[in-house]
Amino acid sequence: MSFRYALENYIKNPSFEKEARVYEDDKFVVIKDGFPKATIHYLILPKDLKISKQNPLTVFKNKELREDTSKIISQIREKILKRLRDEFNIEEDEDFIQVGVHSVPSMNNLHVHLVTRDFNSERLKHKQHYNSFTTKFFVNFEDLPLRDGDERLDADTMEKVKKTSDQICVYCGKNYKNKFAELKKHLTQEFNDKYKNKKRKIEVIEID
Amino acid sequence: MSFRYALENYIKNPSFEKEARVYEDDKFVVIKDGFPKATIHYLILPKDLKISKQNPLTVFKNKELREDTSKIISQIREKILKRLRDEFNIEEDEDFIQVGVHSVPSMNNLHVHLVTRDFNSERLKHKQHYNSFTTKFFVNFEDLPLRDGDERLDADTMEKVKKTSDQICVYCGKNYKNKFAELKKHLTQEFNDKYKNKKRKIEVIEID
DNA sequence: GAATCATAAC
DNA sequence: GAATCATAAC
Repeated sequence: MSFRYALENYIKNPSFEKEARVYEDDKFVVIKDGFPKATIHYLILPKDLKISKQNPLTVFKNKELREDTSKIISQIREKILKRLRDEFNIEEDEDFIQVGVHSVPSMNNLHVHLVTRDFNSERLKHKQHYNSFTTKFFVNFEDLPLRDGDERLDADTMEKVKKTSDQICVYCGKNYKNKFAELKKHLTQEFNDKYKNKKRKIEVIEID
Repeated sequence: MSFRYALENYIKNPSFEKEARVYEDDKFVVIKDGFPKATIHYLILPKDLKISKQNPLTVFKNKELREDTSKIISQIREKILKRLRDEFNIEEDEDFIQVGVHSVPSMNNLHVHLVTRDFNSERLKHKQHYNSFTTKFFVNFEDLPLRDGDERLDADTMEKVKKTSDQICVYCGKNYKNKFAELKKHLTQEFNDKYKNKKRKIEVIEID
């Protein structure tokens, strides 16, 4: 089996990677992305294999699926906001969570990304990672299903967008062109300025 | 001027990058490496340009230089141990600080590395970084000057060592072969187990 | 030295 | 998707 079906394990095998699962019901499983590209990065996987193998850009023509997924998204958004507050001391609203699909997914099982818009993660390692979430390569859930003729249905065009688009800082809009290393440093700075530098830390040495 | 002479600025221009300088006298300047490969990573630069352009493997035949450098090393070691304690809450002894030169330096101005043996740094990004400090590519200061016929004088051999040696964990000796990503994850784990997980942290939100 | 890009093999 | 390796251009 190709790496392209790695997500199928979560659907087929209820005991596979239980620690990665953050929500589950009869129709969906929600997991932590194994290589999170931001502070919080989840994937919603519909369990129905007939649905799972379809194209994410058109499968949401299925109204029941679309509505069920919408409900899951709402629930998971709340979960994320809570975890941001409790675990990361980050107070944000729903808009901070970006929801949608990659126009050209590498993984073949249908998965909807929920990702916080900080892009502060050591797993974010190159331009294509960044651009896959910050250009039109990323298709917002509200835009689904795409209509016939939508340019985002053209995989070659979208791949090119991901590969060749300039890198724009999501915090301040500055254009980092092809300078990923500089962008990366800047993202860390922006994140720390916004969240971390507001805190004062006290370290206490534990007595063994 | 090639990037190979980037360090020369520190020698020629007393006001260049003052923040990077951690020690300075008439004969030497010690700077923080711009891309530190461990918690603390300094470079000792002799200021004399006639010395600076010579081969690090043989230049320490000059007894005065060798003794002067030895004294600087002792002083800087103490500085590093203090900074480890005060700034990083790390209690270690002199052996924790590795001192020497690269057998094939990329930078042409003579520089002696002082690096802590944790190799916990986001700037450590690939096998050649790691191997340049953990194989015989790294020549300990006590071995200098090398004697005629020492294999480490052969640049091609040493480049090959750096490129092709297996990656061995400096903490536990485990062989990570060519798996840099795994080694990297493991180094973080080892570092945290050894230093960070001993501490209990309390975060206090600052009142604006 | 860093950094971008392309390319296998999984 | 990740990860290793090689290769320009600075």
